[in-house]
Amino acid sequence: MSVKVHVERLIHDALRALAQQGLLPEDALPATIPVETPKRAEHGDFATSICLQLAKAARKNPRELATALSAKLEGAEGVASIEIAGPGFVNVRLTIDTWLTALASATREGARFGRSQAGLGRRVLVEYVSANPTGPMHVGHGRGAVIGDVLSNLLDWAGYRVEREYYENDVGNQMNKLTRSVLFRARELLGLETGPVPEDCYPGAYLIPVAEAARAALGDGIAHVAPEDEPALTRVRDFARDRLVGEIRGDLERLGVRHETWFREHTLHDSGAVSQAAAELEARGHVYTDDSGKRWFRSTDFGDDEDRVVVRENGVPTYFAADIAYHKHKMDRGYDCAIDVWGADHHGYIPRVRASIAALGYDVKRFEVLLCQFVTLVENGQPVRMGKRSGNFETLRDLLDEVGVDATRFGFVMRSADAQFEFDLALAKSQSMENPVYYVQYGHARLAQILAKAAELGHAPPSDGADLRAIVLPEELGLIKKAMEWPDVVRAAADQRAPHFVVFYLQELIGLFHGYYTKYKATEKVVSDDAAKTAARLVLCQGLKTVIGNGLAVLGVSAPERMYFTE
RNA sequence: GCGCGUGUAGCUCAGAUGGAUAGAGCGGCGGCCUCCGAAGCCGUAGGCCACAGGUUCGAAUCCUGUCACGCGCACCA
Repeated sequence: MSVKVHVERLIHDALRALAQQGLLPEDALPATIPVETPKRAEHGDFATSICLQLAKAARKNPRELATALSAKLEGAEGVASIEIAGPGFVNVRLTIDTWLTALASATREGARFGRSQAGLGRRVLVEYVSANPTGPMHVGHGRGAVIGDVLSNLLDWAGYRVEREYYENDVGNQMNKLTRSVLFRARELLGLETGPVPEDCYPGAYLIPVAEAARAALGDGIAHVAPEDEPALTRVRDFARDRLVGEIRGDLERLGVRHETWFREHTLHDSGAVSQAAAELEARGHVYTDDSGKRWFRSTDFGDDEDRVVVRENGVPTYFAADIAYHKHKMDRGYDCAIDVWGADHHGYIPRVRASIAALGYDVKRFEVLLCQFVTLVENGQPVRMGKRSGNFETLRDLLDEVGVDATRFGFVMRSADAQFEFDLALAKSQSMENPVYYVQYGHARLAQILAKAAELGHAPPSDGADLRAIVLPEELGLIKKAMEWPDVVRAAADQRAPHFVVFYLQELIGLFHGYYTKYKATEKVVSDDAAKTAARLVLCQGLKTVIGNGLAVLGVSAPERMYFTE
């Protein structure tokens, strides 16, 4: 249990006791007590404004409530002092021993420190990336991939059972377009085409090697496939799809992103799930047919702006029909929550999907969408276009080549998902502390080197039962308190679907450490002649390294033991 | 036109459930190495939190309206 959660419980219990005494109405107690870590140290280790909030319901003066609450908290486990401040804040200060004990226990937990059971093992499906298999991944996909991946890590840490899924849109016009494009490139390779790429084909040069491979695998005959030769078209289409999906997988692997399941849209068609879902929607009375024979889902009954076509005039289901089936499938698989990570350009699609889930009788609260706004690549303030001659998309691969995995991942989660922001290539490329990812990694390396140096001199952090009371400097206590927030950061970031919390937290924590280090490196070094101080400080360093390392692990960014750069 | 998102320091952005004197990084300016990593640190300047109303003990945060920017408004996926 984190220190903060401990305090939350103390306050909660105290309030319940007050309620039993009749000082407040029982039903006025909120499920979660607002407890914050004050910005100002004078306000204690923790502060709550609960008395201000309960005052009205209790028909009491907030300070009067605060007085009653503080009387209950006085002497509670770990509490050093309580004070009432301002209009009725209650500030809680804990004993130093409480903090030292927490540090010792965190250091023991090591790579598991920060994990909790808060999610109670509830099952969550996170679907992310889901780029169409018609070309390479671009930068926008990369952001969604990293955000989805880090969110999944956070949920896992917070005690949820997480599955990561990729939805392959391997059906529809785009696949036909892809097929046409590959066939065109194949003819081009054989000299049968010399003109520009037709309008109804993808222009990207990345399809030339695909066509070459297709020729090698399927023979030169593919240059002569007739538009109505379905079996041949299917062979080409499947080949191109597999090839492009393979490239996407390769890019994701390089980015450190892995999905447990790759869900293919066509399986929904093959199994009849699409028509089944449409039929069920119809059976429930939410579908009507118009004069031309189109079938419409009356999504307006569930909050959508307009009704949506589910089956076209020619009997072919729309993409949306498949998506209804897909989300129904997710619901039927029994997840407590299904989170879709989408690009912001798809936001208009949310109401209809939500409507379909509601219309099929599921609780819409089980469906969530995390939107990712676009990233603008800039270099020294100037917008960048990364695509080579091949086209105007900016590929993820180019970015990875340019700045590496760590800076790419860190850069994509350092801002809130629903804010557009500028990704500065020059900054991400620079191997300096101006680069936030290096700043954090450098801190980890510095801690590692201190511990290594200590080991060299024969000091190891005491593994158990160490007396940490040699830790007395205010900066050291501040570091402990900050480091002990890590489990709360994980929970908050998971609950709020806000991976960027982790980045900000790590920057703050390591910033405190750099300050501490510089201030005392001449006077109060970690490794000194004082055995008690040395031992205690090594535990502190070990604990900090653990937290930074765990944070970087959640982000999927490497945590180097050393970072010497040549020159 | 309608919907969603955004508007906070010169720049890029944080500010969870409304709370105490609005934060960080970069950039400016001024300082700190007889060093466990100066690739670091400290100090300082810089704000009508887009604008106008409202809600209440209290609003950057919630509500309404206005303006600006981005995205979307398919029988494409």
